[in-house]
Amino acid sequence: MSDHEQRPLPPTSRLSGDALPPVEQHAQQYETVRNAHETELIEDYVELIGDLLRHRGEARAADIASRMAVSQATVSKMIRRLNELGLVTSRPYRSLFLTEEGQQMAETSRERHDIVLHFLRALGVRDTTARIDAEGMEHHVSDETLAIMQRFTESHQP
Amino acid sequence: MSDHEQRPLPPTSRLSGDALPPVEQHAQQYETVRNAHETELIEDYVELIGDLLRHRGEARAADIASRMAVSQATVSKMIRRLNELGLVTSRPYRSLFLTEEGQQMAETSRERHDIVLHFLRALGVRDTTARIDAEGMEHHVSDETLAIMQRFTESHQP
DNA sequence: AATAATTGTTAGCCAAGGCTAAACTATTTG
DNA sequence: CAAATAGTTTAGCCTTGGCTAACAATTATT
Repeated sequence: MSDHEQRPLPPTSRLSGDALPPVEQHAQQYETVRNAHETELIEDYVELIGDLLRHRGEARAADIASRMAVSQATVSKMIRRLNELGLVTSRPYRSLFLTEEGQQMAETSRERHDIVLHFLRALGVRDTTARIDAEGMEHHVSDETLAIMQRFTESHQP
Repeated sequence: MSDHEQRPLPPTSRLSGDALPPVEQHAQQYETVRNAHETELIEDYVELIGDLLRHRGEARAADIASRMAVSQATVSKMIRRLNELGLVTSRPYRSLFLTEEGQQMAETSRERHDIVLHFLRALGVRDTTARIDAEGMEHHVSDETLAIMQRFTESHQP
């Protein structure tokens, strides 16, 4: 069974990109992303509920469903979770409300979101794109980067 | 059953943040994020395999497991998926390789990744942080934004 | 007031992405 | 070369976050 099959290239025949980070660091990068994913959806719900309360005065499950493009059953299930987590209070056929903790989370999320959104616009990204990108990016931007984005935005305003 | 319970605030008592986008647009933002999540992991694997091949000459399941901080069983299962998707070729107890399609994906991913990483560094973010943020952000940056980031980085280099 | 429409919940299904434990294969070493 | 070690796979379990369908409650309409 000789081995003249597909074979790996020599270590760096095609140089490009950065070197591989040390294993532990690399692992931590992926771990951070995985952790972010766990809280991401929760935060999106809470943030949206906060926004609806702020702008509309109430937050109904149906609104959430249509704004998230998700079935009402999914929203209903999610609300149960948010309830268990102590983030919202809900009574059937009534608007949702945020608990103290929920409000806190909503506010933090909104701040992050706004910073990223304004930063992207300041960078020159079109509004629609900026909104989409911000929605995806907001959960993956560290406080350090966030601070830098904020400073950048401030110093690039008319 | 009168209703002097917790009640919504009037529409905009506490002004802040941006207005709510129209429903369809809002829905699209969330949908985009959900779609990104589906491909994200796949791309991460493919990208990592590509990096390992490039830098090490081979990509073994064990390396992936330790670099992703995930069990080997998880990697094994994932490899089966990548196989079914026609992205990698694998033979038991041998290094993985990327198919044409896999190579393409790896390259695209790496490019995106690099652009984001270099952009963050150009912005002034510390290397370790930049790496973590880039890992999370890369899948959520549109082509439009990516192009802007690239231009920015270029014009901010010594 | 009766009916229709909207809104919300529940049950039950599915796929993805983790995990551990056990079995098997390959490689290294005594 | 036999035994130990390292690498890989499989089986089976769990949680999340989607879905549809059926039903229940509320609100709106005629």
